[in-house]
Amino acid sequence: MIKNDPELLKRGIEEVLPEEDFDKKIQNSESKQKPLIIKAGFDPTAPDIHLGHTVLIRKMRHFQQMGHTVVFLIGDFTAMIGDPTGKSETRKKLSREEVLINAETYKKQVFKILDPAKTVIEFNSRWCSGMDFADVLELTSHYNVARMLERDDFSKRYKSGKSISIIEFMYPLVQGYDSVALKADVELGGTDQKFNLLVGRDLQREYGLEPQTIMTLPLLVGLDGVQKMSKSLGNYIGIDEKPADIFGKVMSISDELMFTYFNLVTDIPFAEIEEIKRSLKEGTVHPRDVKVRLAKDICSQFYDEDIANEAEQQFNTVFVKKDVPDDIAEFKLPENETTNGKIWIVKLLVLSSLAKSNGEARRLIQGGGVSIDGDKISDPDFELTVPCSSILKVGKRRFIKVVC
RNA sequence: GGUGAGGUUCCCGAGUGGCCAAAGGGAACAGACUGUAAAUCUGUCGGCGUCGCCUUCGAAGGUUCGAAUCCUUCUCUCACCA
Repeated sequence: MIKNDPELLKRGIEEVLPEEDFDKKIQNSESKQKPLIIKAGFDPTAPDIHLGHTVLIRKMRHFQQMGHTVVFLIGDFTAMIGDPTGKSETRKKLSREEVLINAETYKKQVFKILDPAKTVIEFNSRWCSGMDFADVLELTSHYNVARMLERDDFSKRYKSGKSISIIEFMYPLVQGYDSVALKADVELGGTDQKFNLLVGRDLQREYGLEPQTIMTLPLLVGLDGVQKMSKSLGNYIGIDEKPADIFGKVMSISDELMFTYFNLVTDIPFAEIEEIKRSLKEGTVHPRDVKVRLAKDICSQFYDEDIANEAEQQFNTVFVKKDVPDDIAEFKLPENETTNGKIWIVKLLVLSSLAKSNGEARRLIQGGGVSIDGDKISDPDFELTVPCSSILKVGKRRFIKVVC
């Protein structure tokens, strides 16, 4: 059963090309009740999915909800070739085993968002590894260098005389050929993928298929509010993180960024978001409460509503009431580390891994960031009597319960 | 293959013989202010039970009372030429 919701489909996207084409396709699919094939490719090197990736994955789910077929394509063949220029760390050559392990990890995470029953998982090695040299030459004959150089990245490098490896020309072709093999109707990708997606369109036409429509999605800005969300920058929210962490991280984003998140990573209707914005301007709602709503929404996407509510409560306990959370990591104090029932505070911090070194522990103490059972400790030479079942706190959110 | 420039503490980047655990910025961490906001301000930011000592400036040797700084070899990166 296909029932489209054009508003939801076009929500939060960067571009649809060509737009009329897309409109026609979704109308046709609905009137003929024939699902569209929606393709999105993933690199199997980075199986840690974060909120930034979900912008795309959520779009896939939108299509799913409306009855279309979603193909989650894992670029295993591409990953097995690697990147000979060796510039990009993320394109290391992967073995068959690594690819399979990563693929499993992907599935586990991605099905927090996608409906497994409606998702086709594909590997591009299925058609790529069977191609012989003649097939490859055939493929290359369908594209030309001038068009390849239209890609911004290539043209810049070409003009400035920097190297472009031939295999770099092959990547768009392989990706495009995937669309041919899958007979994709729509391909989704990040804005940085625009060129590659368009190559798919051209190749499909060359191979006598109806060319796909492409849909690009914006890159989500990370927690720092400046750079795109990425694991290497550490400004991300992983979808496998604990509910309390997801909640807390969402709460830490700036108010300006909040609406970008509402738009890109929730399905809260536009009208409602506009309403919220208005109330904020009028001052009838507190920005904090709006952010709580966002945090709960995101949290329940990866868990459920009850857990999201729990996360909120815990958040309130720790940060609003400045109390201690319920589930708190315990640290077993080894007996041989104490002398006459006493232990040096610095040593305790290091042993419980709240500090990496004595020096760091001292600094934290001197900076006023350490407390035990609510009492601030300011003397780095302090010896305390063995603090059984005491709560040791560093900063605002690092707690540990000492047990003996 | 040739020529030139360079590899500095998490990152960028100053430092060309002692005043260097190494300027400045960013990130990070603590504190203040708050809504755990953001912004801002303050402090810290190699190790050591720390007013002193130890280990760091691509790697290994060497010169020197003393080396991130000078020399030799190696290694890697980048740019230009071919």
